Amino acid sequence: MDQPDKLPRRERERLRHRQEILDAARKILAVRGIDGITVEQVAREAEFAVGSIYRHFRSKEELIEVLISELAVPLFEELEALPASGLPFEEMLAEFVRTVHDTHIENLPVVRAFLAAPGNLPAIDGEFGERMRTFWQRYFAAFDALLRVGQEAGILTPGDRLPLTLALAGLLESFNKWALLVPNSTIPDAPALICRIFLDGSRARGASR
Amino acid sequence: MDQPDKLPRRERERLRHRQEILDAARKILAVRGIDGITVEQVAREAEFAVGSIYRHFRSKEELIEVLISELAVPLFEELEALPASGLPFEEMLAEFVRTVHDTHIENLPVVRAFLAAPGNLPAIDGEFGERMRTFWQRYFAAFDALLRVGQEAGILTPGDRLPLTLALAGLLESFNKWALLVPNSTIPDAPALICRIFLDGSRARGASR
Amino acid sequence: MDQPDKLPRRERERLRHRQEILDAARKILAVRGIDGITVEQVAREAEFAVGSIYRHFRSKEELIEVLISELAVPLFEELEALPASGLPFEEMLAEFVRTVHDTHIENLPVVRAFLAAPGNLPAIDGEFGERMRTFWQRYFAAFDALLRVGQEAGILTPGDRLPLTLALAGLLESFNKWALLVPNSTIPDAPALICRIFLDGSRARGASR
Amino acid sequence: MDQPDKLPRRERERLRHRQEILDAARKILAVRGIDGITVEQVAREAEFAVGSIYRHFRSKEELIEVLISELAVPLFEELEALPASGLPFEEMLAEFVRTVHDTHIENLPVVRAFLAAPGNLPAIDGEFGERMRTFWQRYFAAFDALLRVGQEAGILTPGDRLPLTLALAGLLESFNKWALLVPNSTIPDAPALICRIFLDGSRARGASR
DNA sequence: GATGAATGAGGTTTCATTCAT
DNA sequence: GATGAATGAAACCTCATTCAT
Repeated sequence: MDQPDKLPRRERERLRHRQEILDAARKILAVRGIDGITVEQVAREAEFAVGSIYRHFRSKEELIEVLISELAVPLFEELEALPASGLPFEEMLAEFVRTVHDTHIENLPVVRAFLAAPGNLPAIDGEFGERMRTFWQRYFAAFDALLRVGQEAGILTPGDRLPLTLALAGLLESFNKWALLVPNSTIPDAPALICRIFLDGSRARGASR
Repeated sequence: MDQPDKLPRRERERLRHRQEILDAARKILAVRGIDGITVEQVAREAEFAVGSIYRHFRSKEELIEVLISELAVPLFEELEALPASGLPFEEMLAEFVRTVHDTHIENLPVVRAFLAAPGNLPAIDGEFGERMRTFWQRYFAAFDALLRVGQEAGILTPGDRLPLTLALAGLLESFNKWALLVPNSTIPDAPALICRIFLDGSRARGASR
Repeated sequence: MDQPDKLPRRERERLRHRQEILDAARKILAVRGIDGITVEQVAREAEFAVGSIYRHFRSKEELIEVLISELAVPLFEELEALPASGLPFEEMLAEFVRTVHDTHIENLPVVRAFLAAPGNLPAIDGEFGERMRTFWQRYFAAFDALLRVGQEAGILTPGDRLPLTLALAGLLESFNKWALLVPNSTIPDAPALICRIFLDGSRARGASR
Repeated sequence: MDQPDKLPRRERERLRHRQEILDAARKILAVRGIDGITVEQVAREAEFAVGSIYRHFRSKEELIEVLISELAVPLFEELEALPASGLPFEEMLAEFVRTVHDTHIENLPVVRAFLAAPGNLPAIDGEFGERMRTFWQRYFAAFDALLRVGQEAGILTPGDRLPLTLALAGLLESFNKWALLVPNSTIPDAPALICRIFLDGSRARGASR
């Protein structure tokens, strides 16, 4: 009874409000896209005053960063744990792809905000840009670590892992992003499909098929 | 004098100015990113007055649309001509991939503006969004037509072509976009690599390797 | 225990807190300048909550007024006592100048807040402006009373004392304010210098030098 | 007829509007003080739209800087020319004091904005603060150059000129600023009075009186 | 008394678009 | 056609003050 949430009432309320603001931002992001996120919109949606947003986030940029971070960090942690799991590589890959894919599906707008940026790099500078770059590198590094396992198991083409990384990332992104354009066209068991295409396309010569 | 430019002097001047504006916009896009394009910047770069931009383009949106269109339409035409070329599928694919890849490499900023949008779809409405959607569908359709040839030749997995389309498009996009993040990491002969990964990953069972 | 602090504990605490807030405000004023004083800054520095500031001061304006008042009132009282001290005028002047000068040196930020305002007079209205005007007049009056002694002693030019007041006040202010701009340029024994310049400049004709 | 203002109509209008904005700002400054200058106020007073202000001045800071600069630069030039004028020092001083005094009287609000700042120095940084510091140093330097002439003529105390500079600057500022507080008390021939006080107070020992 | 989250008016700045010349 | 000054809506952010706990 007295244990459940050690935090004092004030603190709990504060956190709840913070989450409400983030939820509102997510909603706007889904409905109006990244450029539709204005502090005023978020405030209206969250039913707070504009100034209140700034008691929780130092700037609009920080809010968006937190939005992405809340999604990305748990994902990264899950992905980074896989290589050490001892699973056979094929299962490891399947798990990896499934995890990324599910995250995409469930959070497409936020994921888009995360993935869309690298191409717009020149426009991003300052602390925010720096932090985003860190995210992308970590995302990348998770792919790299996975694929290294595949190489060491003799399943994937040895040598430079960058092409493999790009291939897998591209497949994952594409299956989500473009599918938006062709509604009603769900692709059955996309993760398995992605794994198969990737594996067959990247298998080391001589590796058993 | 002779036949090629039948247009009266006035008209030719007008077209030249229009191209100068578009060139200026491309330059800004490359240097400052999509958000760096302001009508005033474009005007300054093109050495025209702000108002003059509006003599050539009804709105900033239209200008950007034309920018994309000037890149995409010739590309589309080239891609759409391929299936009827009678080439063996593997060569046709190679040509397709090379064409898209080169366009990407040479016009990355504009290509980004074209490709980044679908995920932000909800944000785009009105005439502009409609026209962009048409572009994406045509882009898509070119892939589809190509891959149908591969299926008919018994080289690609039969059945739904959407997964194949997504795979190829994803590989192409990824090899360009993400490579930006890892400078100094040129991938030698990326088009050939993409073709190989795609083919091996999407080959019909029993098809000769 | 004994007599000095008759006040009950409650009241003493309250006063101590009030002083802590004022100290914090002084510190901010010194470090961040007058525009750097925000209620939140003061609260943070004083380690109180924002709302608590308002338990002690009706408004930010009142806080600043008290800040000035705490400095000015003891100064005024000291200055006002001088004319009745019976000292020879030259010593009286020296004491006056030294007192003002030391106050300036030790509390420059607050003094600036006090002295900067008259020129911005039009901007100041309401109760606060009224009280500030009272301060300036009292400051002025102290000069006037001092100089009257000098006139009555036949040392200073007789007649309108306003020019003398302005001269002395101007010398005092200038030696402090502008010295800020030329660091490393301490003026040795500034009070004596000010007295000498003022006296020589304002001496009654025929008065002994 | 065709000669009077070589500038094309457009340009003339532009300059006129710029001046109207500056006039409006001056008016606000006089009525509401330096903190009363908001871009919106200026725009309303000048009968322009807010955005229009920014076509003439990059920022509010620049506007204020121009306000000061328009006043100070001609003043500085006049003051800087005096030492080389060959006038006897007493006349040179009289001219100097009269010039500064008149400028003060005619532009008190702007002058206040210029003079009030040094004491608030900590708050001022960036390009704007830098430029202001340059102004103050130039103001200072003009005093210094004048007083050097007086020293070389054997009229002023030899040695460090800083105290002399401060004394003269202080007298000038004080006679203007504080006089505001005592309305209806015009000081007859203030410039002559300032000169006399300053000269008598700073005369070299043994110099003829 | 103390707390500190919430408020919202008000400030600066940007930029697509219009329109008189 | 070309010009470019003017527009004003809309964006981000700050901060003195209030009030429920």
